[in-house]
Amino acid sequence: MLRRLADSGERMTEPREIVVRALSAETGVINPEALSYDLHPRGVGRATVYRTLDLLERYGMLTRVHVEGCHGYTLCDEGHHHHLLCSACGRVVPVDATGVEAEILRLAEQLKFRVDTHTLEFAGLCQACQKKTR
Amino acid sequence: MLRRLADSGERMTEPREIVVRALSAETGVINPEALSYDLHPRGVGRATVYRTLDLLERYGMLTRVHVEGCHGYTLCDEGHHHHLLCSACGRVVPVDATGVEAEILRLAEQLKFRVDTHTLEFAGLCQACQKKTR
DNA sequence: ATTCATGCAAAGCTTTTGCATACAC
DNA sequence: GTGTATGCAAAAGCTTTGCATGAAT
Repeated sequence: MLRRLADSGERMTEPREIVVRALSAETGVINPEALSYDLHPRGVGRATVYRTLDLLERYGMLTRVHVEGCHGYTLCDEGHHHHLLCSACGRVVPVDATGVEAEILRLAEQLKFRVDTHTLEFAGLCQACQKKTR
Repeated sequence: MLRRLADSGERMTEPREIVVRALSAETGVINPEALSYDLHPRGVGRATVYRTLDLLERYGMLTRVHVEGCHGYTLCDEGHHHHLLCSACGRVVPVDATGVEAEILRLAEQLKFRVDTHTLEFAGLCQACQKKTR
């Protein structure tokens, strides 16, 4: 992740490194405000956190998610995929949804709508949390 | 829409009626702040607009959409469906979702993830705007 | 008569911006 | 040395809330 930034010609600053390392440790949805709060004692300003998240999103390493108050990000390193968000443990499970997408594109074509981007997210319970609840 | 509110036992107040009528005239994404601004001269307060949108969403007559700054609603009167949002004219085109739905269920079952809700939106150009651009 | 919705203004929360300083290249 | 990123604080958005008033049932 750091390497990718460097390779893209971005400056490798300490704050950026701190942010990226904190993100890597995260398994669930990333809340910018909470992250700022966590990183502030380490000398990283709020604005820098927001700016870095923005940067990573532009490079496609992060995606915005819209569940739970509409203000989060999640890691997004592999190819194109979507996310299952567990509402109990907060975990984010990447999922290949090509079947769903194909269906959509078929519909769009039928309606002569040119689809540029799309958003597809699921919320529910992961396998582990289903067991706990039962 | 008004009838549905009344049938649900909600009070039929003038501000609510004004909001609902304004919504019906809308073909695109509804921006709460802009709507408040429009309706303020007619004596409807900001808070009432937000509260009414919230109310309508709870009854499923409105859905939140997440494109363009992540803060909008769109009309949602028919059965279950999704939306194609035209980024040029702002129009919202509903799309029947039964095929997509089946795909989603299949996927969830395969992953043993219990899907409670999902978000699926598309942004692009509607047929009319594609022609204009060309 | 009661209860619920309203408008206003203020507060809350999240995100962005201006600017001088410090750091990476 | 130059140009960009940073931290801070302030500003800007958007949404919610407290409260007294007014309207609907």
